[in-house]
Amino acid sequence: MFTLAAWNINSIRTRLPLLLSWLKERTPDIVLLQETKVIDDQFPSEEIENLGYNIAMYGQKSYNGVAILSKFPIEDVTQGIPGFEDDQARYLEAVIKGMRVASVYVPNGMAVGSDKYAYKLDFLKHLYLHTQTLLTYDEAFVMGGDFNIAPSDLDVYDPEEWHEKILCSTAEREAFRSLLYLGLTDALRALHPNEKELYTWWDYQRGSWQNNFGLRIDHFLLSPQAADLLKEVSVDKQMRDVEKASDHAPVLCKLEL
DNA sequence: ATGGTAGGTGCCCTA
Repeated sequence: MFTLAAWNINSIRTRLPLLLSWLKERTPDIVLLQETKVIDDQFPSEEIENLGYNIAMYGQKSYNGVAILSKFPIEDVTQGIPGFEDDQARYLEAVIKGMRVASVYVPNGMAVGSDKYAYKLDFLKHLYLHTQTLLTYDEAFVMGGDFNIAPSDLDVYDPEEWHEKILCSTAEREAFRSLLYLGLTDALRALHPNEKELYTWWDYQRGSWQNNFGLRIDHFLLSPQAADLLKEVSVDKQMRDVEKASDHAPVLCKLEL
């Protein structure tokens, strides 16, 4: 069994002790991180390498930043979505054990109709175009991370409150669905089709964790060749319950490799 | 209608 994880860690420097203990406990083979919030020179590589991981990173100052940790050699690293001019570090792709993996941090979008919302939709359009190209390779491909989209009302604790709000608007959901229509499988939903309260993010505000005010916005999307290998997928909710938790819980995805 | 919390930065921005 081969375990992948996707986790918006919300600052890898603040969360480093938690990350290290979690890596020791869960021993994932590959970890796709988002919101590392650190430039590459200041990435805490040594502590992570000491646990047997190789690292690919694409960071920037203060915001965003993505990384891939892997127990196996990392090849063919691509920073940014090919063909998309972007000054924000939100996409990192590599090949590990013959499987293509990507760590994705889709823009939040702030509010429907804002400039940031337009940027989010533009990012998603280019993610779509690039995914279309990748799928012509007919290989196992896994894209995981923080998509900042709750695909359906089942993924939202209070659909009425969130109706047409950011993370839930029709245009965002359509963009997400277009990715699936290309042939990708939403791993969590595929194995838990009707499960309620299957959330990955709880706001720091309003006691959202304590009240279970959650949304499912972190996803694993699998190419057909990867979906054929899918065995288990779960949300590591324990990590949202600890001291100094990220506002996102990791998603764990097990493949028969 | 507003504010609540968290992280990084530098006298606010992003989420």
